[in-house]
Amino acid sequence: MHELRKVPERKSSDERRDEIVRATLRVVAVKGFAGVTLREVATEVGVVHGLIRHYFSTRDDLVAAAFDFAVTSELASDRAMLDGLEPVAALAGWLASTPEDHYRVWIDAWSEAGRTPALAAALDRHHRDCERILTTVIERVVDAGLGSSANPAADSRLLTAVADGVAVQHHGIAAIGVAEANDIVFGVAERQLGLAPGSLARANPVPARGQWAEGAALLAR
Amino acid sequence: MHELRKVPERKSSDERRDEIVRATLRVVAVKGFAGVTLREVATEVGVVHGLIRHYFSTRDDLVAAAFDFAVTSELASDRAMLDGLEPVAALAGWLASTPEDHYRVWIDAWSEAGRTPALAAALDRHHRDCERILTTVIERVVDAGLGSSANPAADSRLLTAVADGVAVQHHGIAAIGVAEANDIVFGVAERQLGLAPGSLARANPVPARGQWAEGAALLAR
DNA sequence: ATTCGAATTGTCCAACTGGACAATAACGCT
DNA sequence: AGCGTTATTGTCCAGTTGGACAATTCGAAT
Repeated sequence: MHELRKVPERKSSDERRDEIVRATLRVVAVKGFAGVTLREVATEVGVVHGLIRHYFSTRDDLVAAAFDFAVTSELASDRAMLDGLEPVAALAGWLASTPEDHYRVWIDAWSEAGRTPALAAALDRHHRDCERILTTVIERVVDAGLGSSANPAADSRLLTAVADGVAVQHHGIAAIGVAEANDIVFGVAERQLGLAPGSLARANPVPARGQWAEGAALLAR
Repeated sequence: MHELRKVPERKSSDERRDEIVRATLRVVAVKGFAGVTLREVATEVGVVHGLIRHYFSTRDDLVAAAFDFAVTSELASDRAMLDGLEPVAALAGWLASTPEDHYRVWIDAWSEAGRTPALAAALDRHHRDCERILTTVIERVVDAGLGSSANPAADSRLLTAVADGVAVQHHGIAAIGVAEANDIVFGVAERQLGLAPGSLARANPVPARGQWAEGAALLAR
């Protein structure tokens, strides 16, 4: 019965762990955090569900690790992008960077955080990361004399809220398109930081809609 | 064995249906839409899970009906409140009205909408309702000569986004308190509509934090 | 070559799920 | 009083879930 064996494709611990986390994110993208199942993740990886438990002692551990990985890698690539841009372009790039798959994860996390303490902790941490990044970008704009802010941290918090709310209208509900979404966020930012109307749209390094599709696919893969 | 019978507490169809929907909302508040179980709802009501199926042919029907009921009754009571207020007070009241239990339902709905078409439809419908209500409130402020708006519908969309984003920071993540949440939303609205700074906070008919606890409890009951 | 630890499998389990359904009990109508 | 409707119950089912665990199989160090 067991004469014909399937080769086990044995991999190193780190490789396999990574593979599992990425597979989990693919499941999350379709079914949400609450819909993550050990068996489905295992099938996605091509292993038995018992193996998942070898790497993550608990289902919640797996879910939290997946969210952490998604945001950590997202923010790392964002930071790299911002470093190579002029202050105003960086501001526009940050405020406009809202690829679909990424934001679905965030919206799901907001929803699940109330029931999963580990997720809530990671969410809190990464949210503050986002606010700090935007604060730095604002300070760069101010330091370059291109805009003004009485309180960069407060303005960062404000603009983060606007960006999140707009993302909900764009991704969660299909109430607005990407162009309108950018219009709103850019408009508030320009008024708040004393930038010329339209300057952010002109400086936006992500002009064409759909350009981020590759980035999203990269994360999903 | 069946000698001692429990009285079945028979109720009219409408009463029972209502009871089930409210019980479902209580479950949603704790476990989210994805966590709604026929058996748990039945236990909450005090009946057998087969009875739920007598009223709702499918689990998804039940969930969609629950969301629809929650938002419909919420908006009805909000409309009633707004009608009794001065324009600026109505604006402040609408922008500040973010009781916890209500927003948890919204955040959950944003997350679930991608997987439940019925929810997505209801969400879209009620979102537009919210925008229309705020548009009307803005027009009242403008008509009374207390503020200005070049495009009330666009401003409504903008302020709705801000309110949602702030609600996420307040309820989803515990990043800010209710005072700070109101500060942000009021600030943007005052700047956007040309109101004097602080005028919305002064006009806010919901001054004390926690005042809405009763309202939330009313909905949950 | 042998040993040892880790990766991987297959199988088991108790709990829970949504749904189907026949049986019962109360109600309203005539 | 009789009757039909319907609210309500209890029970069944097949499927899925997270977790536990012993049994293998490989790789690397000795």
